[in-house]
Amino acid sequence: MKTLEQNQTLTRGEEEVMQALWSLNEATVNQIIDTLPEPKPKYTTVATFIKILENKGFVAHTVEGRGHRYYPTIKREQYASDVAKSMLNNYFGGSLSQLVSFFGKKEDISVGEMDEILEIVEQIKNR
Amino acid sequence: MKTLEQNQTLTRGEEEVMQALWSLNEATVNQIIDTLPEPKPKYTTVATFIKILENKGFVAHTVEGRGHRYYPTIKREQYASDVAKSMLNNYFGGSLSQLVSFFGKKEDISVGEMDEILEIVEQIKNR
DNA sequence: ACTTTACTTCTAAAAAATTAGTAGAAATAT
DNA sequence: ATATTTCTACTAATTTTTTAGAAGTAAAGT
Repeated sequence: MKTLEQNQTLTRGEEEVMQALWSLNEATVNQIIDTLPEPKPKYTTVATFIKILENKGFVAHTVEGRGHRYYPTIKREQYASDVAKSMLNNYFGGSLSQLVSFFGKKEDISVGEMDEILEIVEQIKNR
Repeated sequence: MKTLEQNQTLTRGEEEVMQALWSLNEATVNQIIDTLPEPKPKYTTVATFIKILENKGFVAHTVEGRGHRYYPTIKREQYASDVAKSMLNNYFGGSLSQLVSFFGKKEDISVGEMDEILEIVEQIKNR
């Protein structure tokens, strides 16, 4: 029996407000709107997305004075992991090294960044 | 003045048939359907997606006997680059090293893979 | 106390994406 | 030569996603 299933994938719109909420940690609808780029969506539009996200189990809220304060119930990293994996699978044969190689070849990666990667990988290796 | 604009983003369905076409290099509609997982879409459904992709400038065709042979006009790598970048921006502060670090921490990365990354980065560094 | 304001919820319209039927054309078979 | 098959193009229905108005409610202001 399934409890608390929550393996949903977000639509573009849903993801956009989710991103805002992840950035803010917690926020009211208006605070979310403030962070969204022009053209700003209407209040009720964002409220609808929040509602959908609550139904999908990505968001919850506390009651705060006259309104609600919303917060993510799933960590950005958790969702990021899924997104990154599917991207890797679809475009880089599921291989992280292939992605690194790809960006390396395109010179889309700075020397500083490469040094960081070296350091990180070394660190992980002798752990 | 804009010529040949082609900076579109694909919907889920469009991307799925595009992936098939990238894998096949070139194909008829039926060959695409063959590679798609169950439940197979109807012939006309795939044909519609192909048409949309042609309009968006992602696909073209040659006439081959009774039918058409379709092929991508944009390289998978080219699109992959956009997808990967936006993913990096949205979830990893635009930083490849952050992504590597993330997967490293989760032990979602094998020692072999890490060695590969090391090698690749070294190679790129003294180039 | 009552009016105004600020918010959520409910409802639904509009737009976008997906799915597929039908018609027509061209190749193939009889 | 005609019938059958096989394919594309056109059209449209359905479903999903996005957008937002309207109603209802509780707090805040007067």
